[in-house]
Amino acid sequence: MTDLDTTRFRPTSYHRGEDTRRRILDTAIEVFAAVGYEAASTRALAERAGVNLPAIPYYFGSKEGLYRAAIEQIVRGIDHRMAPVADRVSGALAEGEPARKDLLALLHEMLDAFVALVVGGAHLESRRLLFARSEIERTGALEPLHEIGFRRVFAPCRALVARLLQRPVEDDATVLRTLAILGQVSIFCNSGPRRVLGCRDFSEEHMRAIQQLVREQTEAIFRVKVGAKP
Amino acid sequence: MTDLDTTRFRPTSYHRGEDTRRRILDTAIEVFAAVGYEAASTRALAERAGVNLPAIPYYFGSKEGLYRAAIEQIVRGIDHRMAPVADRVSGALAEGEPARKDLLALLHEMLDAFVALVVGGAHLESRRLLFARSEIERTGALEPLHEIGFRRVFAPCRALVARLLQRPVEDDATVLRTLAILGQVSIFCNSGPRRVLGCRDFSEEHMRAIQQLVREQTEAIFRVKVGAKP
DNA sequence: GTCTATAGTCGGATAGAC
DNA sequence: GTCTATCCGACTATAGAC
Repeated sequence: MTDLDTTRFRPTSYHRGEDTRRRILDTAIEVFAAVGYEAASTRALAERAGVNLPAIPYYFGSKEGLYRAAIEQIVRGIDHRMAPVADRVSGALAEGEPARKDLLALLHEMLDAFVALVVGGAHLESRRLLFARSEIERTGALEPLHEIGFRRVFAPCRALVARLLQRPVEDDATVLRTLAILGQVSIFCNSGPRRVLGCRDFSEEHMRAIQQLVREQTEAIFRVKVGAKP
Repeated sequence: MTDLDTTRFRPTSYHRGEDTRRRILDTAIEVFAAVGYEAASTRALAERAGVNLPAIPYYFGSKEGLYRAAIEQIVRGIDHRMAPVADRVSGALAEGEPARKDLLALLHEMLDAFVALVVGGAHLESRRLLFARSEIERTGALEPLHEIGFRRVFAPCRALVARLLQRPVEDDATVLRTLAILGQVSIFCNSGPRRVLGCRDFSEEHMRAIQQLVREQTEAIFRVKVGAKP
């Protein structure tokens, strides 16, 4: 009846269950990102995770349930990584008129964090889900991923850009410029490593080179000369 | 036995055949781009095209054959659009030392054409195939699409950037800067219209705004001030 | 919670009449 | 070339023993 009873009778099976669940979820993120939703069969996924096939509907209800759980897991990771700097941005913008220099410093922080998220991170493959085009998309399962990208990356950047340009947030010039600045980064996940840089993953040096380049170009865009030649 | 015999007995069926083939191919580009390879069933595709199911293996051998044919069709379109300016670039670079101003003008031409290709064009959806992550990718079916992008877009741009920076073509600074400039454009196909600009497709005004912005930012990147404020 | 076995569905490809 | 009917394989989900 007490909490101790629960920890005495349930823990072994509970721990095994949690482990199975986690193994399925980790494998799912890997596999869905690699081949997409439809091409990922639950059979192959279960085998790769080292669990039985029926364990998937048992823990996640269905294949779609597993997909939604995988997306949620990724979203939590993104939120965890981007929340600190995003909160700092909204905090700074709330309190009156920050100096132009401080706005640019904050923008650089955001972009550094975004590059690190896109280029590195625990799940290198997970970012590819953002570009998924599949039937599952119509069920709205990818919505949390789009939402977190908007709330934690796009919206703070746009707010900073609007201030720097001294234009409204919803203004076309603001929106397009924000997209362009973020777009500098996004191409690296697709064409970048594989075909052009000649490698599948990014090294630490690649990441720092990209961060430096994004800083330089962003400064150039706002006509503020600071950075040195690469 | 004569050619007239052929035109008398075969043409109706021949024309019908070519028409069927074309209808399947057009629908395939649409559907594959919309939902991906695996999620696109040949049954639904045939129905949408208004043809019978066995017509697909009859004309294209298999579903994969249809996919490869669709990719080839798209590649021909890209080649057709990008070849003129790409050839002009390699021509100009072959003949000695063009002025910096001419190099920038060529880069602007390339970028304008690229924006027009990505943003507009007959098959708005087809560009999404570039971001496909599916099992079919492992068969190499997307290779022609990557190849044409490299040969007709990335390589000419990189050559221009190398000259402008006075650095080797293979240099990391050259490669990263080229990617960043092209990345400005690429983001518009994904996040751009749907979530951020609040529309599914681009208008003519959107396209011109993006072209103008890309020009300005590219000029800023190379520290050459020309454009006016948007 | 985990397993084996299987049900039920849907996919691509084909046979054969017209 | 086009159609109807069908085969066969692969998939997800579930029933039921342990």
